[in-house]
Order: sequence, then structure tokens, then C-alpha cells
Amino acid sequence: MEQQTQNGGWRGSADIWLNAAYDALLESGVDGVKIQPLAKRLDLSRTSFYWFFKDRQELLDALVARWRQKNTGNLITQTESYAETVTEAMLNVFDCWLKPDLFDARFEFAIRSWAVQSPDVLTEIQTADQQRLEALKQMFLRFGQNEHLADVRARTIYLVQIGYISMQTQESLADRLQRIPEYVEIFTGQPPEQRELDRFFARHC
Amino acid sequence: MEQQTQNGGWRGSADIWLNAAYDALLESGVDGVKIQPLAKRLDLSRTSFYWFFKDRQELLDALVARWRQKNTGNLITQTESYAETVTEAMLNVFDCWLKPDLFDARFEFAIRSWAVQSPDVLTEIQTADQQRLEALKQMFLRFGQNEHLADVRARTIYLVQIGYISMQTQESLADRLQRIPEYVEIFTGQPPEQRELDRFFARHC
DNA sequence: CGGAAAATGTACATAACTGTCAATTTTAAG
DNA sequence: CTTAAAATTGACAGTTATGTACATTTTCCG
Repeated sequence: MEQQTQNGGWRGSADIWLNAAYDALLESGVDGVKIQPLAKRLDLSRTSFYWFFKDRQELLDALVARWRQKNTGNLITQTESYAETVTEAMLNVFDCWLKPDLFDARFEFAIRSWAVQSPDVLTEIQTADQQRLEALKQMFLRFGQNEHLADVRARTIYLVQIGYISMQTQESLADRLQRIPEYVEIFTGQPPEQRELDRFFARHC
Repeated sequence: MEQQTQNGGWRGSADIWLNAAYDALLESGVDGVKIQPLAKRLDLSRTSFYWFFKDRQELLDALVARWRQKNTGNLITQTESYAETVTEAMLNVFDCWLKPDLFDARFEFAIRSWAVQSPDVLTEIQTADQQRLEALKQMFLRFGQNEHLADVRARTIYLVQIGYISMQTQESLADRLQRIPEYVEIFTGQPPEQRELDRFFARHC
């Protein structure tokens, strides 16, 4: 899964540093991403870092790029995948919240926390939010909801997920699945069909 | 409003340091809360700090205490305030999201971001989340909703707000007010009465 | 005014981190 | 085996932070 660029028998690589940075970011926030500690963890000389990156800022930029690629892309794909009803479409989106390979929640939270202290990162996030909200809104519009309500519903579902991420709750998959039918009803205004739920649960159990 | 403990003609005080720490936290996150920069801003000697606080950690603890007192208390009060219908009760809660003196959203976000790197703060937050969710759930139960649905509805409304905070959106009061009726309908399952909205808007315009 | 308590300031010791430079080692390729 | 590029390293210089000890100033009160 990890794209570990083969660069011969050398110990270091840009990727190995980036992976270490990713780990540090998720554990300790941006200010935990420091060359010296990373070097220690990798058991490499601190200065070796500068062979792959100009400076610390370049490493941080690479982290943001990795996040941008992963989370937003998959979410938008899910909003566009095939569905016969609005409730089924909703369940497609829920896949993101339940499958870690579709959406990296901890990464998302770490990036958002970073934005407190970095206007640049804040801008990145706001762009992502807009794209994601727009994709969700389009989904509701395709199923005949009116403009204003589609907007508020898109917001609701997106805000709930961002909120969920920010709460950093650790629940079992079972606990989360249990609430799915109610969420679908609240978000779309109508209950899901039993067969839609069956198909959904089949994907996740 | 600021409880500025009068301590005579001295320039410094525990409060002045705490206020500066609060500002720094909201601007730059925990790692921005450092004695040396704070001293510079206050135009005081760095070491003077240690007259009021044992060390940096004691200052950080004071910040968490301030947050705990402010945000959770007011929210719970709003869930308990008088209402004739569930939609009116909902609007009472919305007061928190619109009146900065009831709920300090930026403070909330800064604290949550802090939790990435501090298990202690994470514990604090999880306690607060539980208390707040429970208060919201009780509100729905008082208006005759069944147990399970009351729980999911409480979660929905709370998660939306936490999500909203985490998005750090900067919208005008007017934009936010515009979406209120739809939100009420989504959250409670029924549209608010016009007179309830009138009373609500009267409070906020 | 005079003195104790409260607050401030200076000096010192220490630690962690960043980035540059000039070797040196390792690897792959001829 | 040689050699050049790729990667690693230690030494150096600079910055920013923490906390302690001790001296000094400011304020309040008798």
C-alpha cells in the first residue's frame, strides 16, 4: 500500500522522511514535525534530511500535498457513484466514514488543527471544504431536491462528519453502523429501504 | 466582562498572563503559548512570569480550566431553558452558536486542536462532549422522542456544531440566520412555527 | 518616613532545534 | 576495479526557548 519508491540500497529517501513526518503529524501536530526527532526515529543523521528536502517547510508542504490528494478525491468519487435513490446515494457517501482507505480521518483532523496557526493551510482547507460541499449538493440536486434544501442538507451531512472527526471518538464499527439508518433518515428526510441497508451492511461486515 | 483581579498598581498579574496566553492559543495553538514571546508582548521581563505561575504547564492548565468553565456550562443551561415545543427548544440551543458570549467557538477549536498532542486535554474534551450530548438528549426526551432517536438527534445537532467550528467558516450573521429554519426542521423532524422564528430572529437582529 | 511584601529585572546554566559546509562512505554502472 | 553520483556524517554557527538565583525596585500600610 505504501508507495515506497525503490531507490536502491540506500537507507533514506524522500518517502521515508515523509512517512515519518506523517506519523509525527498525527501523533503530535505540526510542531511535532521536527527534523531532529525524525532523524532519531529513523536512525539517520539529522543533516541527511537536507539531501531530499530544501528545508523543513518543503517537508510540511509535501504533507499538505499528500492530504489534498487522498481525502478530497475519494469523497467526491463516492458522491458520484451509482445510486437509484437518494438514500442509496447517501449510503455510498457513508462508505467514506467507515472505510479508512477512502478517507483518513486522523490525517484530516491533524491538518485542520494545523490550520489554527497557518493561514496557508487554512486556505487549503477552505478550498477542500468548498469542493466537497459542492459535490454533496450536486448529489442532492440530482435527486430532485430544491436548491436551498440541497445546500443545507449537503452542509448538514458534511458538518456532521467533520464534527465526528473533531470529536476523535473511538467507537467500534458495530456502534457506528447501528446509527446509520437514523442518520440516513435525518439527512435525506426519508427512511432507507431495507434492501439498501442490506447491501450497505454487506459491504461493511 | 473580563475578571481583571485588581491587584494594585502592578503591571503584571496572573490574569494578564493568562489573557495573553489565551490570545496566543487562539492565534497559534498551544505551541504558540511560550513565556518568552508573551513577555515581549506584555513588555515585561520574561522571568517575572514565574512569580504568578510555577512553570509553563501551570499556565496551560489554567487555560484548560478557563475553557471548561465557559463553554460547557452555558450550553447545558440553554438546553434546559423554557420552551413549549421541541422546535422552540432547538432554537434556544442555537443561541449558543450565534452569541459569542454564550459559546467561544475559536477557543473551543483551539482546545480541540491541542488534544492532538495531549492525552490529558483529550480526556478533558471527551468528558465535556459526554456532558453536552447527554444534556441535548435529555432535551429531546422531554419532548417525547424515543430513546434511540433522541440519542441520534442529539448527536446530529452537536456534531454539526463541532463541525461548523472546525470548518472555521467566516460567514455574516445574516448568512447563518438564513439557514436556521431548515436546520431546525432537519434536526427535529418538524418545521418551526413562524412565531417561534419571529421570537428567535428578534433576539439576534 | 520606613520597612515588609509584591513584583520586576539581570545574569547564568542548559537544552533543543535549524541550516550550512566540507569531508567521507556507499552504491551502481562501466 | 575504478569512478562518479547519491547519500551520509560530524563539526560549526546561530536562534529560541526554559527555569533558577540573586539583586533591585515598586507599592502599600503602619
